[in-house]
Amino acid sequence: MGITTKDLAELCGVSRTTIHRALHNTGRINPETKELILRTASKYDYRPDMLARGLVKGQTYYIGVVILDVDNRYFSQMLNAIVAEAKKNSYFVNITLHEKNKEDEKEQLCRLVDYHVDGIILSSINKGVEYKKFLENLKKPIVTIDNKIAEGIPFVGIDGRKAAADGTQKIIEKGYEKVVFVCPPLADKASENVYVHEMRAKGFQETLAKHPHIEGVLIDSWDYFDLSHGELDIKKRTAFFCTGDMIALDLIQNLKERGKTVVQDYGIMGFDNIDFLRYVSPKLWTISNAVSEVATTAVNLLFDIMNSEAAETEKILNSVVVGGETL
Amino acid sequence: MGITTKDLAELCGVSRTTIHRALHNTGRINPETKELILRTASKYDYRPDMLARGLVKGQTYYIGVVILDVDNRYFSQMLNAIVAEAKKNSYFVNITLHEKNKEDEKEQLCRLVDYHVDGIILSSINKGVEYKKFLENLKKPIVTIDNKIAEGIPFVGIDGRKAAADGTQKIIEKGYEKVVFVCPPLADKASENVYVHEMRAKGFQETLAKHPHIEGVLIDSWDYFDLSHGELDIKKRTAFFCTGDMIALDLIQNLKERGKTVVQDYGIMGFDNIDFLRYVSPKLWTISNAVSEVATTAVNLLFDIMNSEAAETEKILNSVVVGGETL
DNA sequence: TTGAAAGCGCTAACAC
DNA sequence: GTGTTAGCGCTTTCAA
Repeated sequence: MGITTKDLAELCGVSRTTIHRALHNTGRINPETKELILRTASKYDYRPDMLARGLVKGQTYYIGVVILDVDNRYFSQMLNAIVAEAKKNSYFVNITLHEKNKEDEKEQLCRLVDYHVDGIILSSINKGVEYKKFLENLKKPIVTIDNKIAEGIPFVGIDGRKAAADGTQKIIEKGYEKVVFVCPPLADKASENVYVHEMRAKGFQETLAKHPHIEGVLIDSWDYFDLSHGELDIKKRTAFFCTGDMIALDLIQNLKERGKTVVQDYGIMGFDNIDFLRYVSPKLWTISNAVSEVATTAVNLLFDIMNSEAAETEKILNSVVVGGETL
Repeated sequence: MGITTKDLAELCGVSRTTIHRALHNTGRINPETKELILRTASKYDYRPDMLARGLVKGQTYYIGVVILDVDNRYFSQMLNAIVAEAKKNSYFVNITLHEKNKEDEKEQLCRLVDYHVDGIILSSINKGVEYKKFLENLKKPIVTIDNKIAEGIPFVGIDGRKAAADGTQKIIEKGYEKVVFVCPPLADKASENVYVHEMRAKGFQETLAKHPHIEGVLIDSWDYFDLSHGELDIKKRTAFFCTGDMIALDLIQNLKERGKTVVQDYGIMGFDNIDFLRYVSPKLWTISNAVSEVATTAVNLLFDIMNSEAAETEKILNSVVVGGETL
């Protein structure tokens, strides 16, 4: 490390307190002394030790981010927006992955606290009131995204239920007679936080309930390739509604290998509107989940909480159905 | 924050030094005292303050990563591998973006030093001996990826020159009579570090020199849509070699809008082998750039340097041409 | 086997 | 307007 306030004090022949005053222009100080100190500081390229400052101030200008991983799904877009927004406020981002390990997630959170991050953005795999207590015990401002933990924990996201309802409605309007909803195993909900997909499935089912003449199927299994193929109905126009663009794209590939062509043999809609879709054809129908907005909103909500000026604890953003060529 | 060593000392009726010895099983200590201390520590859920430790030890278990951005190109894959590898070694990752701003990059690096990161991984936009000095002045272990700064600065990457040469060779073998190399403006090299693309262009040109009967064109401009279209030759079978998969995909889209179909009207090869290519058809010919390997190698080289046991300062990994359907 | 004391670099309360 | 002092929580000599 470079020069310290102590060194500066010696160089300028004053006390460290005076140095401090000059550097932070706080309190009364002789303009000339200040001038001298500032000149010397820049001459020797003084930079404050942020660790020391963090230790005494209890504030580090770090926010911690705990997510599943970085290259999957829309996390990279999310992270990019988070880092950019944090940077605007001179904040650093400490990113850690829980990789779907619930205990690991806890450990990562604790470590972030050990390092005095000022706040945390979390995409959790845990949930429930028990976990809520754990989070509260951390005594750190936290904003969750994606999965809700429990009522009362700040959350930013879209209304997946409504979005999925809209998507289902759109599919039905397009004249499909059978709609197959494809998502990860919801049965895991006992052990895992699948809130996002639960909500989407709910939206699907609710819309379906309004259309008794439409056949609805829910596939929540990792075997969705085989199951989906099995659900393809020759007599009924069938569409798949996948709770993620990646799932949709994978499904399209798989059905192609089985000789089924999208649009011709079946319709399909994804969810997320990941930016890469623009390179995929036919263009996938999907649902925007406002990833950048969620990210920046989450960061700003976090800042508000950190400054204890947060009005609401939950922000639900709009999402829209995005037209394509696969229906 | 929670309980401190001072609190533990009071609770156990010993000095803080003894607490320290128990916690780190260092030096001689009475097994019973140790036992008591450990029990009390876990009972009160003691966790060391990493800021304080970092301040005195001068080691924070943080590595800093400075890159262009997260969602672009292969940076997300890169980052994911970096974070995962760091985590294996109980290291945290502090990620910052320079967003192509050279001064910003410097500032980010300085801030990382202010926070005592133990080492840095850098994908730089700066270059040259001047900058090398700047980096050395930081007095922090640094490993660069993507763009080389200058000789002597640790670097991990592939041999882009050879890779591009191989790619060009493959295109020629496929019977194309005209090869158009598409990359970002190399003229910017005075102001920007375009090392990666320079090397690739060089490899292209070298192979071309060996085949005098093949027409070669180098497009290094952001206007590459128009220029590429203009280079399409009806008399000669033409292929584009793009120095990035994203450029290739964008070009394909653009030419499609102009009524030109890949394979039929022209051949094309990308570079990077980003994982998303598996959803794109026709399957793009490309060149693997070993992104995860580069990342893990970079992290491990950094660790070696940090432990001053680095043998070599540069690691060049293999890359291969990846077959597709676009030639 | 244990403890006292100093120090990392900074901030903040209080006195002069 | 400036300086003294104590303290953040930990580690590390040195002495007992």
